[in-house]
Amino acid sequence: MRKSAARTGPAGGKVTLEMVALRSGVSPATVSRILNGTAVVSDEKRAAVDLAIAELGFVPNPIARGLAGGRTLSAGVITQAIDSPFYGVALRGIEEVLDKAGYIPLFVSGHWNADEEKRCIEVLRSRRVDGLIVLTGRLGDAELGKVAKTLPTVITGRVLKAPGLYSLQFDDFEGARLATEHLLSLGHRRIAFIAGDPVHPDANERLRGYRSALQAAGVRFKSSLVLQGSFIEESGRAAVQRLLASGEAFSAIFAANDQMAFGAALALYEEGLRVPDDVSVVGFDDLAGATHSIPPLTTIQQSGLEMGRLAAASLLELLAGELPKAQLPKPQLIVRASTRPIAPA
Amino acid sequence: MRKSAARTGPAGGKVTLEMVALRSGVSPATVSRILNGTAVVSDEKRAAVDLAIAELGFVPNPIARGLAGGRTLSAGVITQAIDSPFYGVALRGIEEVLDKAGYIPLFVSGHWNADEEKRCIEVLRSRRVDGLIVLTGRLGDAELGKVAKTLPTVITGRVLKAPGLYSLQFDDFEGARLATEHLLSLGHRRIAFIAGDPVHPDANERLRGYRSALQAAGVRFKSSLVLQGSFIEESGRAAVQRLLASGEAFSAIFAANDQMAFGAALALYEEGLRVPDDVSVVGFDDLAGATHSIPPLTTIQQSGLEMGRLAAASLLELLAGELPKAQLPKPQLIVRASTRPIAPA
DNA sequence: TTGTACGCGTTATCAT
DNA sequence: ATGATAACGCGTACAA
Repeated sequence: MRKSAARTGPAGGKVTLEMVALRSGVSPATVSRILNGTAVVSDEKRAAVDLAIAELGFVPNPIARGLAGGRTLSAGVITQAIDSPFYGVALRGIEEVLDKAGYIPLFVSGHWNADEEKRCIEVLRSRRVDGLIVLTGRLGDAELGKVAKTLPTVITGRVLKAPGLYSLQFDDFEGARLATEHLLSLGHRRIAFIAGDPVHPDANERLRGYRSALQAAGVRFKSSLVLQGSFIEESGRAAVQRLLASGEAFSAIFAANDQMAFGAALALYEEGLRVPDDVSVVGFDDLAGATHSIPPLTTIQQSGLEMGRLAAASLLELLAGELPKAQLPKPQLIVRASTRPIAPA
Repeated sequence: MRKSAARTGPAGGKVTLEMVALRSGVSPATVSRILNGTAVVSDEKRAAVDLAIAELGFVPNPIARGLAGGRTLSAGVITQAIDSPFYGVALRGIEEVLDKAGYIPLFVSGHWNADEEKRCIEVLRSRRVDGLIVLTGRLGDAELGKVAKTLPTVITGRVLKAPGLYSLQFDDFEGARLATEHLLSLGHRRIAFIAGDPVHPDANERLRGYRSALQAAGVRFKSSLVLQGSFIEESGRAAVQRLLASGEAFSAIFAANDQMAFGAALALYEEGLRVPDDVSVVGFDDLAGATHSIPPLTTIQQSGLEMGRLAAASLLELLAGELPKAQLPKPQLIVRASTRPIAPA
């Protein structure tokens, strides 16, 4: 009769640590020690326990672990929209790395709203996450520093040094410089820039990079070639419509992200202008869609996947008491079919 | 000294139910009852407890709740890739509805692999989720039925009746019929079809819809016009390249999803063919990118957002012991710029 | 090296 | 209606 306890596999409900202890003839404490490597255990006992675990199909209960040990093996991840084409890839990287380490990510969306982000943090805190990853986010630096005091945190999209906090940032300036330089090298001189929402630090950095490249090439900056966008397709489309209406001459467009570049290309298409024959277009991000857009988009690659992976790995290091030192890879120019040498005037 | 316990706000660490009980002069049990509405409590005590909760900034600990009560107020969500353009939107819908109900979703990715899905389920089970949402998925019906026996489950992408299980499905057949009919109504007769991976039930339904519409219009089905794809951009591109190489005449393409339609449009572009002037193209899904593709894609809308919302709402009903009755909205034809009447031969 | 006993913050089962 | 008290499953001082 007792043998029925051997009913194995995850299908049979709740196998507890205590049951493993009983079956292997040791104390629950020892089983716990083996599970966590908390102390040295004799080889025989270890073998017996391992066997029992296998036979019973025991799986530790993270909930109980969380209550007892304070660790939940879960990490909170604050993204802005779970279906964002850029951050979505980052989530995949996070999931991949965290999962390998036995951690589970808790994804919550802040919707580009500081108050919502605060709420997210409270929710995550109440779920007793071991650490936190914030993708960009609107929360102030000070606020974030406070959070990190009690919750190991990795933040992307800004530089910020504080105890318990590690930040990861792309070189937006360099990326924008690269993109602009590419257009300049193709002979373009009248290069329009579609800027992102200035509340994002990234947006300003990219504008800086654009200006810097122009200056280095001796091309005068014209503010009439800078259009305000908001990082979404429609804003890129509207920007180009305004540009066209203004009568300002231009032979190329650099959009501060791919989504706006798509919108810009559409606006050109709608006006009968061809990319790259009439106008060259460069984006920023290298979204999945950039490969198969028409034409395939020349852009600056900043790997969201790698960002996610590194953020997760850094958090894991933070949790292990180590000091992360990962750096995001340098931005790279990906030349596709949306740019070409300027046509002779 | 004791007064320092009144340090309020979420910032001050762990305020426990017991502390609330102490401060309001009742037993922990009563506090719990008030919190959960488990029993009737006198108005005075209730008031006292409410006050204490507010003063202390008490927030119940879901971990402890999970251990004690068996409910974790969390729901597992198995998606295939967290960054999928279609399912991503569904995740947003799920998050939105679940969050409002105080539930938190645990997103895990099965990567279109039955074994991984099984592992996902085990992970989620060990996390003691209260319910499960499976977006499509590769797991067998029988397997899923077994899971649902012990874990309330909502599944999308197939019809399946079982205790504890609710399924939500799009009318793929009707959607495909609509798309094909649209092309037929524009005068197209040689309509190529780029099929999806046949392991997906959706793929076959869409093929059926295509055939059905042809038949209804008296157009003979030609297997040489059916190309095998795999639901990703590149497969659509390759399909069109094969079609072009085959020399088979066609004036329109219906792709079983938007991603393949994008790839198809790219292949046409690369061969110097214009959409819709030379070839009309219709997709399926109405992804976010369809609005700003070049040209904007005519497609069948199946709202991922609504799917997510309804799946979450249905799960909540299941958890409440009710019988869900939600139905997915009918697929709708969205006419954009990638289709036009056939040019006179 | 190993076991005992307690605590983590709630809910549930008894009594009263 | 309310209050003790025992779980829930595990980690961890502390003792041995």
